[in-house]
Amino acid sequence: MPAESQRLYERIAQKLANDISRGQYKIGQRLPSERELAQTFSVSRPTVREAIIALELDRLVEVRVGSGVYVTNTEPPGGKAGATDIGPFELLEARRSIEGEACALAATRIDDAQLAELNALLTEMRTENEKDVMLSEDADRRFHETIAAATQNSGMIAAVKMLWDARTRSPQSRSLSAKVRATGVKPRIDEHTAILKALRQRDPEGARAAMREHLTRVIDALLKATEVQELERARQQIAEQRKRYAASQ
Amino acid sequence: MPAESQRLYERIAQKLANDISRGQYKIGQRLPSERELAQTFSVSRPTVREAIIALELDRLVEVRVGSGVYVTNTEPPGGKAGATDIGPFELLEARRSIEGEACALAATRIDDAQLAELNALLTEMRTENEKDVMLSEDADRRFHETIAAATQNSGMIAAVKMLWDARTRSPQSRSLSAKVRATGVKPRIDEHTAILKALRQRDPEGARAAMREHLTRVIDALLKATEVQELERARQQIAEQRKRYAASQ
DNA sequence: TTTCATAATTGGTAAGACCAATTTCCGAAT
DNA sequence: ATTCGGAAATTGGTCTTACCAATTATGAAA
Repeated sequence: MPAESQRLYERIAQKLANDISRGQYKIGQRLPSERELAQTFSVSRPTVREAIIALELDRLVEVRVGSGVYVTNTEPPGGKAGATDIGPFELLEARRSIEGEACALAATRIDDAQLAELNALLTEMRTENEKDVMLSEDADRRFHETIAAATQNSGMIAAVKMLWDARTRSPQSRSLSAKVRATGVKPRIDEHTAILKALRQRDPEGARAAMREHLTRVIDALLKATEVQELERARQQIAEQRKRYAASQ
Repeated sequence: MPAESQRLYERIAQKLANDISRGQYKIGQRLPSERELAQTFSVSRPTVREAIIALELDRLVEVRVGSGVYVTNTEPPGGKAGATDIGPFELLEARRSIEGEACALAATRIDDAQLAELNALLTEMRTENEKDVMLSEDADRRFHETIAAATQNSGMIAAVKMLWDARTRSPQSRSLSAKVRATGVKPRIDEHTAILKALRQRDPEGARAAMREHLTRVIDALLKATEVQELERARQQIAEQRKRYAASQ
C-alpha cells in the first residue's frame, strides 16, 4: 500500500492543513485530541503527533500541554512570502513610499561613519559610471541599503532589502533595467547627492522629499523607456502586417 | 527536569542540527540509525523520529526508507533570509512608516468592495473583542492586510505581510502582545474607524495621518505595558532582597 | 568473477502504557 | 446562593515493544 507514496504523517499534515485553510478549524480553536484524530484518520497516535509537529513547525498550530492543539494561522507563512514576482513599476512605487520613509527616519539617526560611506559610494558611482555599469549599479544598491541601515530599524532594513531582492529576482525588472541602460540612462549622481545633502543636514522632510523625487524620476525614465519600447514594438508589428499584406497580394 | 522546558524532540533536533553545522556529520553522510541515536541520547525512538522530522522540514536532512537519514545541508535555509527576529518596537515603528504610506496609496485606489470588507472586519473586531481575543486579533491583521491589498501594489503588500509574519514569528513580540492583552488593551476600534473614514473620503493625507496616529498609540500602549512590567519586576526583586535580608539576620 | 536469493539493517507504523500539565466539575465551607 | 478547593477526567509527552516494508549486505551457486 505505501508504494512510492509520501509518508503517512505528511498526508495527515496536509489533510489537517487543508481543513484549517478551508475554515473547518478557525483561528484560536482547538483541534480534536490526538487520540480522536488517530481514530478519525485510522492511523496511530505517533503518526498524528508527527503530523502535528509538522504543522507546528509551519506555525499553523500551537500545542499547549495538557490543554490541546490550537490553530494560530490559516496558512503557512512561507507560502509565497519571498517568491512573489513584483512588476517593475509596482516595485519602484513601493520603493518610493518605503525608502522615502526610511530616508526620513535615517536623517535623524545616521552617524558620521555612514555619511562618509554614502559619500564614498557616491564617488564610486561617479567614477564607475563610465566604464562599468554593473559596478555602478551595485554601488547604487549599497547606497540605498546603507540608508536603510542608518534607520537602525531591522524592519525597515528587511523591507528595503526584500524589494531590492525582488528586483534582482524578477526577470521583468532585469530585462527592463537592461533596456533602460541601453537608452543611456545612468544612476543619477545629482539626485543621490541631494539625498546625501539632506541627510547631512539631519533634515527628515528634506531627505524624504529628495528620495521620493529621485525615485519619481526613475519611474519617469522607465516610463519613457517603455514608451520607446512600445513604439518600437508597434513599428515592428506594422512592418509585419505590411509584409503579410504585401505577400498575400 | 520537565520544568517549563521545551519539548524533548526540539532539544534532540537542536543537538543534531548543532552537530551537523559543526561538521560532525558532513553533507551526504549518513546519520546513525534511529535506534542508535535513541540510545546515545537516552530517549525513545519516536522522539528521535520527531526530531528527524523537524530537521527534515528544515531541509537539513533527507530520509531514505530502508537506507537511512542523510545530511543535505549544513544550515537551515531560512537562516536569516526572512527569519530575522525583529524587536516589537522596531516592528511597530516600521509598520507606522510603511503602513502609513500604504494607507495613503490605498486611499486613492480602494474600491467599494474593499471598503465594505473593512467595515465588516470592524464590526467583527467590535463583537469578538469581548469573548475571543485571538479572533479579534486576526480581524485586526486582516484589516491591515486588506488596506495593503487596496494599494494594488504587490511590493507594498509583500512588505506589510512580511512585517506581520515577523510579528507572528518573533517570540519577543508574541509574549509582549500577550502581556499587553493581559493589561486589558484591546484592538482600538475608534482608531480603526478613523482610518476607514479617511479611506472612504479618498483622502490620502488623512488616511496616512490616521494610520500613523493609530500605530503611534499602539507604541505608546506597549511602552506603558513594558513600564508596568518593569515595575512589577523591580517590585518582586525588592521583595526578594528584603526576604533574604530578613532571613540572614 | 558474476549472479542472485537470502539475511540483516533501517526506516514506517501500530498499539498500549504511564506520566505530567491542564481543565472540569462537584462538594464543602462560607 | 456563592465561592473556594480538591479530586477526577482530559490531553499532550514520552517510553516500550512489536511487526512490516524497503534497502542493503552477504554469501553461496553458477
